[in-house]
Amino acid sequence: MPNPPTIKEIAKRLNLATSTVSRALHNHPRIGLKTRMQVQALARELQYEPNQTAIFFQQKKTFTLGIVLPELSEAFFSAAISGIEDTANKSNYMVLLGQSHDDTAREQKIVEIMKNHRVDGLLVSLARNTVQYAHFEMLRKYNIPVVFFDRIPDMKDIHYVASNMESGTIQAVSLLLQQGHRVIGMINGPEKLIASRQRTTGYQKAMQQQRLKYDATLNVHSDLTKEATRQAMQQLLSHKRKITAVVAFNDYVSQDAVQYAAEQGIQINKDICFVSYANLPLSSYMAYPPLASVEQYPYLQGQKATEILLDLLSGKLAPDAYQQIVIDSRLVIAPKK
Amino acid sequence: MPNPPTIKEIAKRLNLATSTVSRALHNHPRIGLKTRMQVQALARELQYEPNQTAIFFQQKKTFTLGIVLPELSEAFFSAAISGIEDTANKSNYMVLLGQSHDDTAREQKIVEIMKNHRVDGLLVSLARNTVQYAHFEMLRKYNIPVVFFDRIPDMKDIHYVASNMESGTIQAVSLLLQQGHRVIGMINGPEKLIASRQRTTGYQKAMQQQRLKYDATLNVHSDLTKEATRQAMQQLLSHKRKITAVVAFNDYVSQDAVQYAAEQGIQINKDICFVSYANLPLSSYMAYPPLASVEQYPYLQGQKATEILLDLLSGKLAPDAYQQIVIDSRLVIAPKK
DNA sequence: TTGTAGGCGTTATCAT
DNA sequence: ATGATAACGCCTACAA
Repeated sequence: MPNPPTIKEIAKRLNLATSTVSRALHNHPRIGLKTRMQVQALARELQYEPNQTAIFFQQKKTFTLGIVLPELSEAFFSAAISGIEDTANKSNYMVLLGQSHDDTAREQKIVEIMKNHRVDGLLVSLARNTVQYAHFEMLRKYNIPVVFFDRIPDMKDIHYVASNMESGTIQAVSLLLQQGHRVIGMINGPEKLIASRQRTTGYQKAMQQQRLKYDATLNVHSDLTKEATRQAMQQLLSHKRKITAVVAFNDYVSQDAVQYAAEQGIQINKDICFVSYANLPLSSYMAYPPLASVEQYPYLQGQKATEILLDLLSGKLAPDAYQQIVIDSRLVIAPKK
Repeated sequence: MPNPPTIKEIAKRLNLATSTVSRALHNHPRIGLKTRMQVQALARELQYEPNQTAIFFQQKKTFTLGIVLPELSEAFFSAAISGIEDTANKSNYMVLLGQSHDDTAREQKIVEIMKNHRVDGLLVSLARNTVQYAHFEMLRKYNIPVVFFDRIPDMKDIHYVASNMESGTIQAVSLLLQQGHRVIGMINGPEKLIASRQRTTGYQKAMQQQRLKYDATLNVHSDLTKEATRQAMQQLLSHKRKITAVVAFNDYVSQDAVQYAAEQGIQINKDICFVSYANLPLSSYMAYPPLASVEQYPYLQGQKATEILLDLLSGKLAPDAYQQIVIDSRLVIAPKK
C-alpha cells in the first residue's frame, strides 16, 4: 500500500500545522481539547505510527543497548542476557546482540559496528584473549558509555559488575573441612585470571580460619581443556597425601576430572567428593553431580550492569562516577537426586 | 568534545558542496581525483563517521534483523542464533534480540516494539502457546518480511525453515529393530504438535518397512513435564508386552524417563535402551546418555532462515515466493563414553 | 566535474 | 491555542 501516514499527512487533512498535530499527539497541555480529539481520532483511523527512525535521528538516541559477549551457548551468558533484556525492556530499550566467540578481532569489529549503529550504550563481557582495550577506550570520544560484566578488563576508570569467587570458595572449602576432609585438592584455571587468584585466596583463607596449613602443591592448574584437566586430576591423585575432596574450577572441569577419576576406579562422592562452580544446567541429570556448587548469579549480574548503564544514560549517574560492583558468589548445596 | 563531524563540516572547510563531499566519500566516478583525495584525507583527519541514524532515516532501512524466540537457555536456540548472527553479519546486518519466554503476550509486545524500531525483517520461532497470529499478519502492512524457524505457525503463505522429525525417527526405530528390539515404546509430546505427529509417522513407517505391526498402545504421550513423563514411562513399563527400547521425545524427557526407570531397578541400556532427540549439550556427561540421538541442526536452521530473509530484503526473492524449507533430521550414534 | 535544492518525519523555537 | 519555520545529516535529482 501507500506510504505509512505521517503527522504531515494528518495535518494536511485537518488543515492544521504539523506542530499542532505533534503536540496533540503528545497530549501537550495547551492544545484545545477539540483539536486534540480530532487529531487523535484521525491518527487512530489512519493507524498512524510515529516513525522511530526519524525520532532516533532527531533525538540522537536509538533506545538500543549493544551486548557483546563471548558465547551464548554457555549457560552463564544465556542467563545473564535474560537479566539484561528484562531490565532493558522495562525502560523501553532494545538489545542488539553480538557474540565474540572468544575472538578479540571479532569483538573489535562488533564494537565498531555497534558504534556505527549508534547504540546508546554497551554491555560487555570480554573475549577470553582480549588484553588490549583500545576499541573500548575509543568509545569515550563518542560518549557511548560501557558497563562491563563478569569478564572485566584490567583497567581503571570503568564501570563493571563482577562476581567475587573468593567468598564462595571459602564457603566451599569450609564445608569440606567441616565434613572432615583434610586433604583437599583444587583444580584451578589459568593463573593470570583474576578469578583463579580469587579461588586460591579463598582456599587459603578457609584453611587459615581453621588454623590449618595451606599446601600449595594441592592447588593445580588447568588451561580448561579436557586434556589439561585430566592431567591436573592425575597430578592430584598421585599426590603423596591422599586427597578426599576436590574443588574444581567450574562444572566442565569438574565433569572432566570426575570422568578421569571414575576411570581410575575411584568411587565418586565416596572416595572423593567434588565441589564446583555452577555453569551447567541440569546438574541433576549428570552422572556425578557435584556435592555443592558456587553460584555466580548471572541473571543478577546482567540486571545490575544494565541498571548502571541505564542510570548513566538517564544522567542519574555521572559518567565518571565509576560503579564497580562486586557480587559475592555463594555456595549452594546441591539438591539430592 | 564538540559534535561529531559531518559532511557539511567537511564541505565548509574545503569550500565544496555537501553533495560533492558525499560523492567523493562514496568514490563516485565523476568526481575529480584531486578533490576526492582532499575530501577523503580531511575525513580521515577529522575521523569522520557517517551518522547511521541519518542514513537509516533517509534510506528507510536499518540493516537490523529482529529475532524473536522462546528461550536462549535452551541449547537449540542458542545454537540457532549463532547461525543467524553469523549469516546476518556477513551481509552487514545486526541482530535485535527478544525472548518471548514462551509467553504469547510477551511475544506480541516484542513484535510490536521491533516493528516500531523499524527492523528490516523478522526471524521468529513461536512461543509454545501461540495459536493466534494477528501480530505477524499485521507485519505485511508494514512490508516487514518474516521467516519462521523450528516452531512454525499453522498458516499458509509464510516463509519457514523447520526440521522434519519423521526421517530421524525412522532411522532411530530402524536402528532399534536392526538390533533385535521388537517391543519399542515411544514417549511422545503433546498430540497437537506437528513434531509429535511426525514422530508417530516415523515410528509407523519404520515398522511398516520391516512388515511389522505398529502397536498404538506403545506410543504414549507426555506434556513434557517431569511428572507426566514419569507416568508415561510407568505406563510403558506396565505394558503387557515387555519393552526393550524407548524412543523419547527429547533429551529432557529422556532423562526423566531414564531416572524413573532406574529407580524401578531397570538396568539402563541393558534391560532397556534409550534413543532421544538432541537438545542437551554435553550428553557425554550425563548419567545415562542415550544410545543415539536425532540431530535437528539448529545452526543450519538459523542460517537458512536468515539467508531467506536476506534474499527477501535484497529483492532476490519475491515476497510471495514462499520458501518452505524442511531439513531432515538425522540419527547420530552417540560416541561411546 | 561540481553546485543547488529538496526531502526523509519529527520536534522545538519563536511568533501570532 | 495554533502556525510557520528551522534543524537534525545524508542522499540524489537536476542544473550549471
